[in-house]
Amino acid sequence: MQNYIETPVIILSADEGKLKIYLEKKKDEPYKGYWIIPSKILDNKTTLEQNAQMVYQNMTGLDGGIIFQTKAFSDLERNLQNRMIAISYIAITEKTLTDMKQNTNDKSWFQIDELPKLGYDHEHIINEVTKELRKKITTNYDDMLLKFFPSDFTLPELQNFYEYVLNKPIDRRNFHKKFVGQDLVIDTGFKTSKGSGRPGALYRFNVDKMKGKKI
Amino acid sequence: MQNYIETPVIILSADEGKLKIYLEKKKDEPYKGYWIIPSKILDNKTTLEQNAQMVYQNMTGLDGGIIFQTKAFSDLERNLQNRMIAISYIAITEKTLTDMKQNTNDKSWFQIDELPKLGYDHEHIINEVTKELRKKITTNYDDMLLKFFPSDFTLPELQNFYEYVLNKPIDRRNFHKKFVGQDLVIDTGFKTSKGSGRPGALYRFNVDKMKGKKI
DNA sequence: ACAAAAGTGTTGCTGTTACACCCATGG
DNA sequence: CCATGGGTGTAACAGCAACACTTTTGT
Repeated sequence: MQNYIETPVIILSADEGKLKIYLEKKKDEPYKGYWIIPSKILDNKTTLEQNAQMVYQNMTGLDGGIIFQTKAFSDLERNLQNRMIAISYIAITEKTLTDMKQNTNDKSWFQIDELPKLGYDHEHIINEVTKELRKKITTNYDDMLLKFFPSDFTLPELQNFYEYVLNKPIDRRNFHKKFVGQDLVIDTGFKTSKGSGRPGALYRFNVDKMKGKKI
Repeated sequence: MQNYIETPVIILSADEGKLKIYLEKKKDEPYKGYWIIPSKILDNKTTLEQNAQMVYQNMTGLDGGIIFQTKAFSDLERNLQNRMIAISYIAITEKTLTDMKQNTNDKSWFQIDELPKLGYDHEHIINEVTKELRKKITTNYDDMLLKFFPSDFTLPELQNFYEYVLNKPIDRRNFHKKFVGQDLVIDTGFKTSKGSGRPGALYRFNVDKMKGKKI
């Protein structure tokens, strides 16, 4: 009557307004050489949250990630060796791709719509969890969106992310007016300097004004 | 390294605009005589959803309840005999209190803010899950609101429920205008006949118009 | 000077809020 | 006929959608 439980942690980041996920390459059979969501089996002296934190710590080398519990997966065929229940977590990190340069042979960031070949049912898990994520962002506005954008983002960057979450195009000018006009963001005084065209102002959220807002 | 898993099912209903929960009384030790959320331990040939359905079936005698997975609970002290992980589910039924007359000695409906003495950590679970519920309803998560009000409700009744979910008072007249004016509800032609005062019209949701609406 | 990308203005529509007043029923 | 509770009206305001134009950079 007992079951194995694991806590896969979907590590996400909004980089240039695109949602990215941090995966590891499996070193042994089964699924050797496939990419997988980092995970760890739960023992009976550890809570789910602690277990998820350990996965995050082990993968990124960072303590105290912000993690949220999401869906549980219990299909009988999801692991052929043991009956394995997955209780998945989301961890959000800040623009990790460029800042941490953590891409190595066996750990790498992938754009969420350009996933590599994944082991087990992990592609299914990612799809389900990111579907959940969209819903969560639209409710937990402050709790989640702000974690993706702690500071120093441009409005076009934020807009890209919104368009991904809402899955529809947004008028650039109205978007700008909404956030600046309603004082939802604060100009940091700095500018981006990437590429051609006029540089964008770098903003951070006006946390108080964002409280209770719906995206 | 293995753990017991159970699936408590929080059976809910909006009766007269008040949120109610269906609980059972525990017949044996520990917590004999306390009220508890119906639950069942998972074996390793059953999915979580199937297990939750069985709990619902067993408690109500009805098949095919609408159930949603919510939070998992893993504190070490939540069950003192075995390490027990709870993966909780919400089931929504229609005005069950009056229709099903299912109140007996060991099964009963309770108003969510007038709970009896609960066993284990079940009060904590109910509090956490109903907190989740509010968030889920406000995003129209899988059209949850419509599950609570399949048909033949009055607007004051719906308003009560809204006020509970949003946790703030709403102007009666604006509420009425919003739903009737935007054709979010359809008048069934019937009236209530309870109590004093002018009888209210009975409505059902205009499902198409409600699609994607945020409450 | 030209392309590329960011910032600003105007107008109308839709939905919300804040109010006061009228209608249908039971005692 | 009056208390109780449901239904209707109106006016001001905020936020959103749909538009065209201007400014700042790199080449």
